Amino acid sequence: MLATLDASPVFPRASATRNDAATRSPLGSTRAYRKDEEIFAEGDDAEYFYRVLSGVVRTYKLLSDGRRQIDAFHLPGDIFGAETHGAHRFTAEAIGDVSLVGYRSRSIETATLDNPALARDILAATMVSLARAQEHMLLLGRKSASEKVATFLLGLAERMTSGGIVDLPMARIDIADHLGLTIETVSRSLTQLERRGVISLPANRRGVVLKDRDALKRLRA
Amino acid sequence: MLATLDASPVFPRASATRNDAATRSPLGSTRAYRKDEEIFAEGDDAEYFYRVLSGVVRTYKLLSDGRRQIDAFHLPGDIFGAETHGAHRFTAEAIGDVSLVGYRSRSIETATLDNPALARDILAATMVSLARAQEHMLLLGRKSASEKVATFLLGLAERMTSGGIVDLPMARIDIADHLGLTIETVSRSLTQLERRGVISLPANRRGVVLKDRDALKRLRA
DNA sequence: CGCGAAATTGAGGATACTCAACATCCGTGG
DNA sequence: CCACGGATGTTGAGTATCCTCAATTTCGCG
Repeated sequence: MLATLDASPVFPRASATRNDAATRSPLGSTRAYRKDEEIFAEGDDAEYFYRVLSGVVRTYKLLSDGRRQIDAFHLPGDIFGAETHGAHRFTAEAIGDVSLVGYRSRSIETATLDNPALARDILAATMVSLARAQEHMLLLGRKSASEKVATFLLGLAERMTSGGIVDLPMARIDIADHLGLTIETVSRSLTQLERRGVISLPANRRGVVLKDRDALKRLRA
Repeated sequence: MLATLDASPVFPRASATRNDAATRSPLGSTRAYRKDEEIFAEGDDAEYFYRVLSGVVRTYKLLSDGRRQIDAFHLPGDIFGAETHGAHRFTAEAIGDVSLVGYRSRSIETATLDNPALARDILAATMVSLARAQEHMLLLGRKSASEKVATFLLGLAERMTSGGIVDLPMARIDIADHLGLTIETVSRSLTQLERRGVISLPANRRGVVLKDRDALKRLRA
């Protein structure tokens, strides 16, 4: 899906832009963020939207008592934070070190008039987000803990495509808040999958080896 | 939000179109659907997207064993079923009798070039859907049963705006499959809210009287 | 090597589910 | 107009899943 954006002449400098310092181009500026640094907060004026160059971003909403729901993890190539009206509707933070290109939100409105290709790309990116959100609602509303974890691992594997080994850049608490579980349940589900021989957890705990992808797919429901 | 679409010159005949028979205009054709009639199924080629004139539509996904997640109810004025690529990602059905305007999906792609106003409206509608989906993920992942029901009632009241009385056009099973609960839990939560004096359930069971909206807002979390 | 953070494991408990019985509603037909 | 019957909704009892609280282990980093 996002290959469209990668290949698009709309973001000419995006992929080519240097990563180590803020650089500018007519359309976007690159900036680096440190681990756990806030990119924008829910309610902030939506001056920019972003494209991930490297690293992973989490976007989430909070309830007043602190309960958190991470609606998505954004991997390199993903677009997030685009709004047509006013304010951001969730908070965005860097997981580990991250490099982003920021584009002015204003350009969304003007783009429909004078930059149809950009408009089309933003619409496509928004529809990808919506499709993922719908799939995730099915997970949150109707899947068991182990089904949630299996789905999560497979989804991440598809998007990261690094062979049979999946890197988990985020902490257990992030996974839990994404899947509507607690860290303990995530941990138990992973252990259970390992005992069934479906995955293997390196001592590292930052990665997962998918030993039996077909079994995982069956467990995904 | 959708006032934009209502007021838009892009859909000139939409509001004016007769409701009782299929009529055509250059941009959309109106059609009526009976209770529980399927509008399109998940996987169907996305030839049309729709705007609700009257009635309520449910869109949902199924797991292989029949578990269902209703991602949204679509009320008059709402747009649903817009896809940039190929197939519909969920099934849509009429709840009770419904009247819809269908627009060719093809127009989405061409619109970015020759109908910027339409492109803008579709993007806005998609972003409204995404915003609702994100809010709903917070509900599904992190709210208790009674918080879910309170949130649902308030949300419906906001969108239907019929004073203190909210019509529930959908059955308990639909509410349950939307909130990630069972019908029994929905029923118990409603009874509980009634016992607390926050709402009142007419013998009808097709409506709810919001007696203490502030209390409901507090229960929403 | 030792400390703090993160993850795992365990025991017990709460929330929501399952299964079941009962009540109510509503359309149908006598 | 009322009685019947299926569908829908409510209520209850018991249970399973996941959560909470707590202890322990492991990891990452000085």
